[in-house]
Amino acid sequence: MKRPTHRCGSLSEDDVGKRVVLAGWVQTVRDLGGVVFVDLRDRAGVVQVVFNPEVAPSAHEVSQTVRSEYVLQVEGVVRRRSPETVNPKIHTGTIEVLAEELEILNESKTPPFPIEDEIDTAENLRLRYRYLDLRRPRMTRNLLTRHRVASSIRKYLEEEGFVEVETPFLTRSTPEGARDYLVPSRIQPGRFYALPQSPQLFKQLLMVAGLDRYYQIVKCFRDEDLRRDRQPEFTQVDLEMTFVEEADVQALSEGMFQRLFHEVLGLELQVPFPRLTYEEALDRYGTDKPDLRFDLTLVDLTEVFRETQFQLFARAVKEGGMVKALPLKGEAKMPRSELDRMQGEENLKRHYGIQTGARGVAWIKVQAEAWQGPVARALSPQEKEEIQRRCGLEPGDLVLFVAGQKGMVNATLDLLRTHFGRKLGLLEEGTYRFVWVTEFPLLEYDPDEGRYTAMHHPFTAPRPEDVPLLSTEPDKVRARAYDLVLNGNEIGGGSIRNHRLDVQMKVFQALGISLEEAEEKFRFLLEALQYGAPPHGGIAFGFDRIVMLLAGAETIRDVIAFPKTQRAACLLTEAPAEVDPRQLEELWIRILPK
RNA sequence: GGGGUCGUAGUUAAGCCAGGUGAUAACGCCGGCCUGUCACGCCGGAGGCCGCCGGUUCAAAUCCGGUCGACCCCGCCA
Repeated sequence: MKRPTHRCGSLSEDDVGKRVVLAGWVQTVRDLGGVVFVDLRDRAGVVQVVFNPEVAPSAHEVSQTVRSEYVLQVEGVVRRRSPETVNPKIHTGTIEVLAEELEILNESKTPPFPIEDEIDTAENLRLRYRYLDLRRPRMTRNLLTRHRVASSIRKYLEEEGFVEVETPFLTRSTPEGARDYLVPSRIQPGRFYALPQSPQLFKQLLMVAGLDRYYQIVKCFRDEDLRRDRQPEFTQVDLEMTFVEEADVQALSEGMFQRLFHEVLGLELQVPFPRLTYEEALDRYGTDKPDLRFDLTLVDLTEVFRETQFQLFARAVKEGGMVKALPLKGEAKMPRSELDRMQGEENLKRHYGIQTGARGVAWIKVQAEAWQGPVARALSPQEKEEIQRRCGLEPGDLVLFVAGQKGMVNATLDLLRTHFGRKLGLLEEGTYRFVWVTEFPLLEYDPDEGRYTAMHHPFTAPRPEDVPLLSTEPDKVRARAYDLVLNGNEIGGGSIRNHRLDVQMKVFQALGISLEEAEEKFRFLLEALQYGAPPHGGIAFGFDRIVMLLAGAETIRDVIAFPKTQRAACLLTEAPAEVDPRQLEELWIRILPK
């Protein structure tokens, strides 16, 4: 076998006249009886190879036996195509390689699906033959994009003085957070390691160690249910810095994305990114990860309806809930049939995928002469005036209302806002809208557990002025936490951490973690905080999600070489699999019957 | 744990609601012809336990029950 001198897809008119050796896979064969054309593909693209019986009889003869996905080595001369045979559809369409020698390096079975971008093949088949799926140019490109993103981030962080430090995968399970993946210890029967959900505590310890600026592009593991943008093992860009406050981490992050977008997409990002507090985000968008590519905003009308005669709204307000509206400019033309599809839980689920507990969506059509819709009749003139003012309504507008408990109202309107943002074509493709969401609550009440849990994680620092509230009104305490949201996707989150033992202990106390429990689970951290722990903070980015957005992929799976299915299985290797009973015995594990 | 969509040649789909004739098409595959194609073309051909198990029926791809698998969503994901 000779070494290839060029990549097929990288040849250009600059190479005309050169003698080249290529190796690649057969994309297509066009056997015209005399002359045979083979499109040869490698990771860079395809080039047309010509086998002419008058030029190279033996190569031509072999070329007639070639099939899809055979692996070939071709030696020949690059030449310019005559004008009428140029193919503008491929990058190398102005040239071709006139073959002189051909060797079949390997044959191939007929692939189960075509190796090309526009296929309509079931994903499970693609996953089972992932190595073939990854030969498709789009998938190859996704992996190359992933590599470039990682490379760009590494360069940036290194230039900013960050040190890459590896942290253990075999570590201990800590309470709070996601379900752990456990690894049994053979040497210590009955004990288990946990795979890290993130290197959180280790990076904090590295700050205590004085490393000052740490980063890692690292796998994390969470045993939770999968989604389009969630995998049980995923990659984080994890970083931590000492002697910083929120703004420092944010500015560093903005610089990272500026560079990334410049290098990978050729786009210049405007910084600083806009900021929204958690409260503003929920108020205006109904979610803490708003998609700012369209500027539909929600309007809180709870106060307008405090004394209303309209019973549905009145009851919601009286029961401590809220009434919020989503005004839609110029949508009074929306057909009644569509509005009817928003009535009843069953309809909302079926037509909008809304399963928030909302029973229906009230609506008003604003017309020049009168307001239309069942709700309109029940409203007083003052109420109408107030709604018009707050929503900025003009004739031709449509207003959707949801009333009830706060969480349900926001969740429902978030989904409706996103639905109509897309459906009404308000979404500019190819735009990237970043936003920082700040001032998250430190804690949230978990009715199932009957206690407060950390919204971000238990090591997040409260805002200093809120510390006294920890023991009195825990849900009013704001955290020094921040999320980075891009086009409605949470792509990163971080915080300033507790570097002082007394504050950390107060947070544990608010979380209902006893002194004994804290000692047992976090002894190493609590000790470290007593040996000169510097103020520090950081952030972790969802690397796969970032690549997904940059690559324009529909799912995180399309930017991961070997992803898992929704049931957390690898269809290629058939993991998870049963193991030999002797392996279990060594690990002191017995499987319970179902 | 829950809601939804889907499963028929290698692939993608039609047929299923209203059970009954050799289960249909396109692409792919195989063979033949063809010296400038690039969605090559033309001629011919092969290919199916209709996901699996069970039930109803004279008769099941079609109706019913279960099961397995893929995807989307809710819960969950600090």
